[in-house]
Amino acid sequence: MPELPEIETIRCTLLPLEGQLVSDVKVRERRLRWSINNLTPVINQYILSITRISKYLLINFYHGSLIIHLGMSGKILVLDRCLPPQKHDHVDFILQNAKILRYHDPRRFGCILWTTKPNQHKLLINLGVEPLTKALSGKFLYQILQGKTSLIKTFLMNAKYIVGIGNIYANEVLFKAKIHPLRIARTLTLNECISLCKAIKTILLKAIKAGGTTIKDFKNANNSIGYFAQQLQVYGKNNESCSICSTPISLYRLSGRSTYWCDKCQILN
DNA sequence: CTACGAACCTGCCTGC
DNA sequence: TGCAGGCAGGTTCGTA
Repeated sequence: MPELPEIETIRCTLLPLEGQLVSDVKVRERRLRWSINNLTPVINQYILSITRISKYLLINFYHGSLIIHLGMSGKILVLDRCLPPQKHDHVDFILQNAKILRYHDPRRFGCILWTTKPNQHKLLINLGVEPLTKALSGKFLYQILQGKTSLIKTFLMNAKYIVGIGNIYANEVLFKAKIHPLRIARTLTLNECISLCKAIKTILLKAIKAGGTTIKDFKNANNSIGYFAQQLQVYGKNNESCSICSTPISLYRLSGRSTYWCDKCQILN
C-alpha cells in the first residue's frame, strides 16, 4: 500500500503520541513477514519520538525502537478507545491515556520488530539515500547510474540506491521527467538525471502535502484518505489521454508491476 | 557482482 | 450464483 509519502503522512498523524506511555501490548497474530518478536520491553516505557527511515516507521524509546513496516496492505490506526478487534487487527499498543495504536495488515507482508540497536539493524543498514535530502542530487544520480544495465524504473524502485519510491511514484516521476520507464539506466544523460532528481523531489513533496495517494484504501492513522490520486498523470490511466499531448497512456507489465507511460512525451532512445 | 522472476498472503473485481 | 483467474501501494530469496 504505502510508499514514502504515505508513510510520512502516517508518521505526522502519529506525532501526538510522542511523550505517551505505553501501558500494555496485545499481540493477536505474530505471523507477519517475520514473526513478531518479544514486544514486552516497550511496556511502561515512554515514546520519545516517531521517525521514518525509507518506508519503515520507527517508534523510539529510551532503550530501543519498534521497527514497523506496512508491506502492501498494512494500516495503523489511533483509536480514542478500545473497539472490538476486527479481522487482521494483529497488534494493539495501549497507551496510558487510553488511546490505542492498532496495527492491521490483511496480507501480512509487513513487520513489527523490537530492537535495542536500530542503527545496526539488518533492515536499516544497506539502504540507499533519502530522496528528500541533499544527498540526492542530479549529479549523484548520474554517478550511481553508471554501469547499471537494469531498466530505469526498476532502478528507481530499488531501495539499495534510493529509498521510498514504489510503483505509483516511479511511474509518475518518470512521466514528469519525460523519461521512458524502459530506458536502460546507464544511458541517462546528466541533464536527464538532473530533471529526474527534480521530479522525484517535487512529486514526493506534493504527495506528502496532499496526505498521500488513496487509490483504494490508503488511510492515515486518523482514518482520513489522501488526495494525491487527483494529481496522478499516468498511474492507473491505461488508455486515457495524456494530459500534455492527448496520446493514450500505455500499459506494460514490467517484472510483475504495472508500468504506465506516454509514448510521445517519454521517448525511448 | 548484477538482474530478474517467484514467492510470500488476502481480498476484490472481472468474466465465463 | 459460483468459481477461476488476475491484480494490488513491497521486499527478499533463489537462480541465471
